Amino acid sequence: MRDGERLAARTERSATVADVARLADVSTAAVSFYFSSRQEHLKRVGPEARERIRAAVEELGYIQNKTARHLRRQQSERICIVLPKLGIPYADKMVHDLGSVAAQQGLLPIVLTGSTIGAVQKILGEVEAGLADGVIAEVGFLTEEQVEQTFAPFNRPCLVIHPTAQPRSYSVLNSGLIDALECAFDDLLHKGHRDFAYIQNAEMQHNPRISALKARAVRAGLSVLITTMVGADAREATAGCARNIAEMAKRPTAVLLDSDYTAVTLIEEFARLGIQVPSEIAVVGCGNAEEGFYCNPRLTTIGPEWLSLLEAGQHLIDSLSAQKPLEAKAFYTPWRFIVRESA
DNA sequence: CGTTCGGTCCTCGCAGCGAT
DNA sequence: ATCGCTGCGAGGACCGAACG
Repeated sequence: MRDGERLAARTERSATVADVARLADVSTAAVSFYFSSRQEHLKRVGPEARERIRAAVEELGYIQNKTARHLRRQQSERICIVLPKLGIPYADKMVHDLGSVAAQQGLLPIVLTGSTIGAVQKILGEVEAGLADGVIAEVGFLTEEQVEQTFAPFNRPCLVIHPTAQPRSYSVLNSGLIDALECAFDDLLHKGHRDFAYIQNAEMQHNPRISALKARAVRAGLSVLITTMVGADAREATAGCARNIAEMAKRPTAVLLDSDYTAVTLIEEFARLGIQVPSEIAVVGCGNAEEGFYCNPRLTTIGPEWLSLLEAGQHLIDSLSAQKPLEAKAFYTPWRFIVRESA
């Protein structure tokens, strides 16, 4: 490129730190320190230099080039949150709360969905290629073996949210969902229920909750009817499940679900079909229901101690911002069993 | 193989100030 | 006058990819 062309190209491009430094009559390092979030850097710029830099930035309309910053720092300053699906309260709350924790440390959360092992592996590949510095992945649909196969070779700080997986090079957050479901099952059994149904999303290839429930039922000499939700519109699919259950000759007296959101839809559809909850059928939804999240008095719901998620997320984010290797830990989310009304 | 892009950060050196 | 400390800025290496 000849000098004239280079000059022309430079006049078209946006201002750089060198332009700001020239105009403010300071070094590029001073401008860099001025924009640094670290106090030990910031304090190296005197008040007069700061004012000149501020004025130069304003005059040139300078905006930091994040690509160059990430290139030099070898950090993207992004954290990737991987969820099976979006648009459900559990996912939305997780994104909101983890996003807040990340933002406090100057990390930008990016959210991607992956509900198959292939999709998750593709995302991890993108992260290793520089998409993000670390990952928080909700992968309850994978087996323990698949979790290890997928995340053990992954060389970035990672938190895996899974009911039973063990920490390896990555941290894990074991949700107490299975324990809570067993607790709910035992409670319903104690109240005299003998015919159970469990509603699961048909998209799930592997659901350890079903194995746990079946084992519990076998021990009690019972069986659990599994009904599946099919279709992109979960609300309509749940309503379809309610209609199927309503039409059964020998209807279950208790229905267990993973999601409190789905449970509310199920209860509404039962009401439309003239089936009373909980006098005719008990509905137990497991989700992130806080007290009053869904104030439906007919719903017996189980909710997690959300703080465990935030603690696990904070642990990962702290290691990212300190640029230290992750000290892999195991976290546990105990799920509360909140009985709003005796079923 | 060398250069370029833009921002970061380490090293080095200078200026200023107080103590001796 | 000299020494030592502190604050501060300049210089340059460095990062990965593209391109000549």
